[in-house]
Amino acid sequence: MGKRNTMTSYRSSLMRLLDERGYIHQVTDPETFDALAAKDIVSAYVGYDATAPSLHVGNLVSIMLLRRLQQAGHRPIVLMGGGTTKVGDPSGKDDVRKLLTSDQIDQNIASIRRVFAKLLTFGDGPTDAIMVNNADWLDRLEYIQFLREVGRHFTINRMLTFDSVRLRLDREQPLTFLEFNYMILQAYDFLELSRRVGCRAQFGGSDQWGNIVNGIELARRIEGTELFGVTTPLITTADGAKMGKTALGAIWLDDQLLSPYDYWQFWRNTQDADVGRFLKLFTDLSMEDIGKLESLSGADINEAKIVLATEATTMLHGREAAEAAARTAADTFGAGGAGEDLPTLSLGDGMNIAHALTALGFTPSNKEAKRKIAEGAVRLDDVAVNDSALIVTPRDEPLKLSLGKKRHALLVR
RNA sequence: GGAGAGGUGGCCGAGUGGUUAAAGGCAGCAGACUGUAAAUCUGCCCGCGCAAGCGUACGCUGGUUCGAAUCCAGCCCUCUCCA
Repeated sequence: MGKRNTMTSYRSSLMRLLDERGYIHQVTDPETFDALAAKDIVSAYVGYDATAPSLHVGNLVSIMLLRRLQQAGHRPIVLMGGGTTKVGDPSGKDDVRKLLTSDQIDQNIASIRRVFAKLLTFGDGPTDAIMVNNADWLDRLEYIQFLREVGRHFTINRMLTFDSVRLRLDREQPLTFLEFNYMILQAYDFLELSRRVGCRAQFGGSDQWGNIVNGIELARRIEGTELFGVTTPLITTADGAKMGKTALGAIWLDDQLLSPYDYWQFWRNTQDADVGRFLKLFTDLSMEDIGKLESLSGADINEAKIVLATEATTMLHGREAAEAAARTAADTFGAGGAGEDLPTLSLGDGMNIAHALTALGFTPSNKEAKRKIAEGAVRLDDVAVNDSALIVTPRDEPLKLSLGKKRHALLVR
């Protein structure tokens, strides 16, 4: 069925672009899709859950995929899962998801919208991105009618073979009937999008392959239309960890949840082995420029990481914020000083140092802050602190409080 | 509905009456080494408190006991087989 990315040369600029930059894991029918993309403007979509208050770097590959689609002259469709979120995708989850209220879902969608506005061009033109919400059709479904139209095309036998279901069952974890329906609804989304807005392809992570294929088959059976699917590889760091797990928690794409400076730092701390791959996936730099950066070795590769961080941050938060973050980093790490972009904490008349660390979010609890002080990991203006009872009083000049080598903040009155 | 098995800290997983805030592993944080990298070695790893100390914690609720994650009862949930 699905073919691995074995095709050596694509004709369409879209597929060439995706291929050379490392976005392609599997394609349902590469030859035909390639031919279609070479001939017509293709509309393709990615679906997003509204479970979290914002998108995070784990979503970024597929967002970039939509961006590339638009760069290659096609039309991206962002599908917000306002309806499916009420059901919950069992893929990759061991536990039944907690159910969100409609209000929470709507709020999440609103904040996710802001992120997309920065990375895609929306509008009414032929290659302008559009955003749709599957609650528009799912909320109104008639159960019996839906079962008769759509349900008859799914056999339980087959549904049980999909990873999202099988993994759960194999691990002896419960799977509710509610979640079991998720794949049907997602398949139906694809059908609806092809009907409503002429969508021809669905993109997604490799874990979405089964869901995507279901949609393709459903559309073929009901409408006789040929739809396509492209999945991206699961992006892990060189040592196999999922992207985006750091001391800061999730790497949010919304600057209200994660500052541009912290976002810049995230990319700056990329492992050597990941730099080239990430430059291709997450920046708009040309392949030539990336090639040059990739050829750096030893400590020089830090230059490439700075470019990666600045480019990735620019795309999301603007050139100005990215360069401010870069300057702050240079001041703080290079010159041993303190940059203006560091998080600041107001001390009032004075504050216990452990409480300050916790207030900044550097430590999860005062207890942990004290441990870190005892370990000698905490410094005030680069002088190690050894008294966890220390009351820090503000001075006219901001004090620099550091935890470890990487986390710094300014303490002010 | 019946019969078995099981629910332990972010995850996995020991632990069957006391020295158990609970072995071990993973993840994480910090230190050393470096390049704000990786690998390696070392330390830390429930919370509040300056501290003494206190509070929470082994599905839930009660009980037995000087003392319970460990024993008893009821309940909830999950899995497997049967109907």
